[in-house]
Amino acid sequence: MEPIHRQPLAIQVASRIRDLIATDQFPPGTPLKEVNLCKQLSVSRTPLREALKQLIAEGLVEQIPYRGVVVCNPDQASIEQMLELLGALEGFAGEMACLRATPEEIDTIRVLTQQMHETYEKDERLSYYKINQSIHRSIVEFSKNEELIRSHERLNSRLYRIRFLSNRRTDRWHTAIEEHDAILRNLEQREGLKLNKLLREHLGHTWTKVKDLYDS
Amino acid sequence: MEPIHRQPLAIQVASRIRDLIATDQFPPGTPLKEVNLCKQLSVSRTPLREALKQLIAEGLVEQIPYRGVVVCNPDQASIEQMLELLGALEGFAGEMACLRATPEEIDTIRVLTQQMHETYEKDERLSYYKINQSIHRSIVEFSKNEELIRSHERLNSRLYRIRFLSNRRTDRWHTAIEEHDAILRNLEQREGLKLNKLLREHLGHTWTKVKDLYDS
DNA sequence: TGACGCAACATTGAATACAATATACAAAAA
DNA sequence: TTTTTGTATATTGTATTCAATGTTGCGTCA
Repeated sequence: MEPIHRQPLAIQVASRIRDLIATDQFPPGTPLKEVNLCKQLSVSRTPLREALKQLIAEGLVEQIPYRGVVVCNPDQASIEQMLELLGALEGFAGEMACLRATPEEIDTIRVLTQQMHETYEKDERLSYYKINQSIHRSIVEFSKNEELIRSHERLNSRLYRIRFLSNRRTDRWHTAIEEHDAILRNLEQREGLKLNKLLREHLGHTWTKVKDLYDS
Repeated sequence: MEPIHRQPLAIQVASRIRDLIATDQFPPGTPLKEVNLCKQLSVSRTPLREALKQLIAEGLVEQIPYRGVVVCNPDQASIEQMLELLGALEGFAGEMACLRATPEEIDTIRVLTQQMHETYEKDERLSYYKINQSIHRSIVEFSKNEELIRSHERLNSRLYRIRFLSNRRTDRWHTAIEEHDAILRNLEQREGLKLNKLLREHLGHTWTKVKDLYDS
């Protein structure tokens, strides 16, 4: 029977704050003052502090001794490096997925890619963004490497906000769609090396979008 | 001027425990009881608990609610996956290093590889192990991607103990040395793709060593 | 007027106290 | 004898308190 799993407060608090940062309710630079947050979340300082320690370890926030914790505001160079690493992770995941994904799993990618086309036609940006995320997450999942999945998840969550912002630019939508078609094709044909390269380039293009966003 | 950076107790405690785990003084399965550790480290429970939260986030220990924290004992499958990911990270790092490493940096790899030969001749296993680690760490460093360096560092520290144990088998020493020569050669000639492949295979061989260790 | 020093305040760091939960063991009932 | 159940104990989870440190602003003195 499915066990009931309780989560310590610290864990719950951590994921709540994570969401608040991802959704830009705590934009970069926001100081996370302990007493304030305690009141807002109705917990005492101890579990809150433990939660913050986790977020620090994840690189989502940074701590300056005796001066508190603030939401990280990664500079262009950091973002570029994070995206570069994300590309490497996804590329490798794709390569492994070519070896390990079941036909059924590849089907789900096919369906998602189709849905992506539809949201593109209808100009539904939010849906597009979410489906895009799903596809990438699924590919990583199909690598069947838990460690890789976790690493990707952590890094991706740190980039969630950035990628969301860059999604507002529509000038690269079309090519992105084409790239996704190519990704699907290579996955279907189990062309691991090509898929690896494709995914890395795909993320590289994301960086150019983000860069434009910063420069403008 | 270089700022003086103080470290909160929790940080210090975390790295101490990390060392204790890496050096096998806290072997897998060891329950980390809070009050015991408090006495041994002469700190109170609060900073200790914050430290443990970090280690949990790093995947070095695991927590079961109301039942404490124990040192992780990864099974064969997990180790294989971790090594696979480590190979991907190092491979990618090598590829980037081919683009970004300065000639002086490549020189340091050359020196280290030479030293590795010497320790091999003299049968100095511990030195061999440490130099091997240095080489791999350096290559990752020369990728000039901070995020990649951190990810590698975290994952590598979790595998430190395992790799140390597998180092006791000498039957693959010679081929490992040859592989390192090849790694150096390809780095010198900036053959990114080949180096990537080499490093991944190199780590793959580590896995076969570890596997033998477990099976025997 | 400007710089320095001191003091009050705000905020984090650490320790302790209290509550909730799990485990182990013993006693009682089937 | 075996199973169950209650209780004692150990351990973690949470809240609160106290200490250390950084910051701000005002007042004084050159």
